[in-house]
Amino acid sequence: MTTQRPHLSTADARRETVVASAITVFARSGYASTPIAAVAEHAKISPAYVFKLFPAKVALFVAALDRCYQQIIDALEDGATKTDGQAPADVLDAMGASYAALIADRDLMMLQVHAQAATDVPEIAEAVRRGIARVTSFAQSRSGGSPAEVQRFMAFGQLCHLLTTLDLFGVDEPWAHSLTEGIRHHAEQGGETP
Amino acid sequence: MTTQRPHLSTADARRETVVASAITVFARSGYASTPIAAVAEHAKISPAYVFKLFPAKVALFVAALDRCYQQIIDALEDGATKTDGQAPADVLDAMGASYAALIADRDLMMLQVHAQAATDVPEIAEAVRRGIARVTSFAQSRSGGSPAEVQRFMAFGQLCHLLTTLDLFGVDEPWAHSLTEGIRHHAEQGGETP
DNA sequence: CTCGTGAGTGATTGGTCAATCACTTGATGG
DNA sequence: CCATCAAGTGATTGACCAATCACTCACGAG
Repeated sequence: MTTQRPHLSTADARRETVVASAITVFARSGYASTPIAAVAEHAKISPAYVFKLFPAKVALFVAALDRCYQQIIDALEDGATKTDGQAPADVLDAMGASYAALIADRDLMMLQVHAQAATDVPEIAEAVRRGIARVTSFAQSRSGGSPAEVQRFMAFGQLCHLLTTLDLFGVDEPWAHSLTEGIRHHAEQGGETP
Repeated sequence: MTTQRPHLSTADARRETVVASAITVFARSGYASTPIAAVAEHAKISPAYVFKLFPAKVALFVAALDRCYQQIIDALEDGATKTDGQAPADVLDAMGASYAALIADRDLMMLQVHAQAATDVPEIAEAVRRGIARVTSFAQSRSGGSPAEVQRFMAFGQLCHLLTTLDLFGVDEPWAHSLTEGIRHHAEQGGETP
């Protein structure tokens, strides 16, 4: 094993890798229809050990979701630093570009979609609210934009989720063009081929 | 064959009521975690009979989804007739008002959210694409709006879904106000209390 | 009456999955 | 050399669920 690492105990390090696996696997099939065994297999540990690292399935899902929103905020900050001092609309535009780049692999985005559909589980609803609150507050204070500008920013983010979920960027029909016109989109780089 | 009764054979009539139940019940807990037995119970028939009326669970879900999008288009048409001859932006605004009224009970909206999260089932993905295509095409041709106007219309529809899912209309915090500002919202009338 | 048919159900099957528990292994230190 | 503790697993339990099938019941036609 790769012991002798001081800061994280091996169990904490394992938790980190399991959360990373959870993001990938939950993003594919959602909360209810993803068995813990699928996450365990992806992380190359036994299902039983997942339950030693997390008290229940929902706790693992929430941990994955929290990290997801953290990565989003990091990406927004990234876009903002590139446009320091510019008008709010320009800062928000740069944030949008960073976000578009971030969700190129679809995992962070699909996890959000699945989380929003699983809000009948109280812990998940709470985590999504927390995440949206953080993202909205950050976008507003960091860009200095008006509420209406921030609202528009979030609305088009949601539209972007729909377009990606349905894979509409390649559809060559009038209605699809209306929806995708001007929306930034990074072509998905090929995923794992197991 | 059938007695020339009213319009529908009893089995077809049953199918209609089961689809209505399916909208309500699938809207609450989604595709994967809603057992057919829950729909059957709501429709007051046995689970076995549901499978005589529909070949598989996914077929019932798709039937519910199709009816959902049909009801949406009917509502949009309703808004449009009230603003005939006016500018596209006004027609779209009226459509938005009709839509806000339609989803007051949350079922039609939550069903869409759950469907968008269940797009890993090909039949469901196809049904959602079909529905979004119809709604977008209808909004564009009936209002005569530009692609950009229609895109904005759909984007704010998606934002509305997020707000309703998270129940943000009553949240008294700055970030929540930014998101809900100016979004029409009909207070949910009390549901069933069994 | 009785035959045929469509409506509707009970019971079962085969499978999946969250969660638990008893167990093994390996490293560390006295 | 042994005691201890963390890492990690196999096996099992108990519940749930999609789908199937054999069955009953009511009713109209001949």
